Amino acid sequence: MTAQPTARRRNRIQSDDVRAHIQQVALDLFIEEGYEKTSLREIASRLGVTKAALYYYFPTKDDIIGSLIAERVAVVEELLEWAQTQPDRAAMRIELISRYAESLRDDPRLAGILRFLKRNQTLVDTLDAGRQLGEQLRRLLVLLVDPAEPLPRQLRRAMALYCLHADMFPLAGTATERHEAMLEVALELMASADAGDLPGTSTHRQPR
Amino acid sequence: MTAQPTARRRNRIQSDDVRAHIQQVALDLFIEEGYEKTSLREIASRLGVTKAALYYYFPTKDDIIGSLIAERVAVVEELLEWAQTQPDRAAMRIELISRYAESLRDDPRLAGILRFLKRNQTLVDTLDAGRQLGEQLRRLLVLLVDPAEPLPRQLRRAMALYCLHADMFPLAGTATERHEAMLEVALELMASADAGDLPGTSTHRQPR
DNA sequence: GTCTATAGAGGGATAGAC
DNA sequence: GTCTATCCCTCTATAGAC
Repeated sequence: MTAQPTARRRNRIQSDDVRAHIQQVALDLFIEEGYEKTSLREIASRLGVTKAALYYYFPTKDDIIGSLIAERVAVVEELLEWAQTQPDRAAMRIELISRYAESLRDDPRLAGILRFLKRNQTLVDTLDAGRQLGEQLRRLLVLLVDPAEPLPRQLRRAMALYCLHADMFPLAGTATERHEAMLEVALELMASADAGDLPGTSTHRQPR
Repeated sequence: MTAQPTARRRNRIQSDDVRAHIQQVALDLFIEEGYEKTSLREIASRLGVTKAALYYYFPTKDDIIGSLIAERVAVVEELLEWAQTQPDRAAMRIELISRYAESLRDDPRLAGILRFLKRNQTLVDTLDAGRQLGEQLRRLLVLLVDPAEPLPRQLRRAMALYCLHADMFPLAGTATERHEAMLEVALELMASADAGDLPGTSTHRQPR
């Protein structure tokens, strides 16, 4: 599409493209049929090559999915580092939810990865990158949840985070509308966890 | 422990026990290592038999996990049938959440099955019983969610159902306390979806 | 009911030509 | 970079003795 500066640079770009293409096709198949049931032969076949060719780009099958997870790990790491520099914890929590939602919304490739992660957690736990991501989610929860709070409030905060991952059930609306709804409900859950009384148990509100 | 009436009856009871024992050991391994990575040889070894013995109790590997899922399908089916006979839809929704929570709380074996289901959804979709369970969850959502409502309210109701499945993150407290917290947050989400205004956007409440 | 032995298929990964 | 050919392994499932 665009002009290629030099042959050497073009090869590098093509190589990255091929890598990304393999990742995408493999991910689609992993989601459709499951990771173990998808063979390298099948991935290669859909790409129009043989499975031996895949080994030029990825040393093992695990590295194909592992490399995708690692990209997400890098994004979440940035978020965590930002959060740890914030002095006002209450404000940070709210902003953290918003930023996390943003990070989910902005990368169109991410939806597939998240779907895979949710549907193959046992496998993910066997991968280095997967365990890193699990550890990051635990750190996120530690930042959001105060262990001294009553259990229902802790649960509200945890559900706020989970809510942002919730575009996998068949909700109507455009992707943007769904994301707005998810963020709205997540922020409501956080506000409800902050509130002094619980909705439905009293008619007045004391916004802390 | 208890006396066995007759030899014939004892054999029958033992056979059921063995079946249940196989299911339990297999489920534990499936959760620990994943379904595909767990071989029948490994299950048999932990049971102290050879894998050929397992084929006397289950015709295939899929039937081991399938039979566990089928038990859950029967419970949810009862719930759905009850819900469909209720005239007052708003009251039914609240009661449905409570009854669903109850059904999760009452069966101690269920926690493991649910954990497996959540962590292996792609596999579950390839099993007959798994697809039935997926269809039932969709029917549950249809009963809970009104497609004419604004998206955020639909999402709150869906999250109420999901909240009841949420005892997989590391929350403190006893199992009973966690269940109480889950039900409380779920009912709050339903109430919030029913309310005329949204918490945080206004200071008065109009309980519909 | 449980065993031994094995069939039969398919997988990930590698060697080496081109 | 991509191919063909192949190694080596593990798995599910079955046959048939006890």
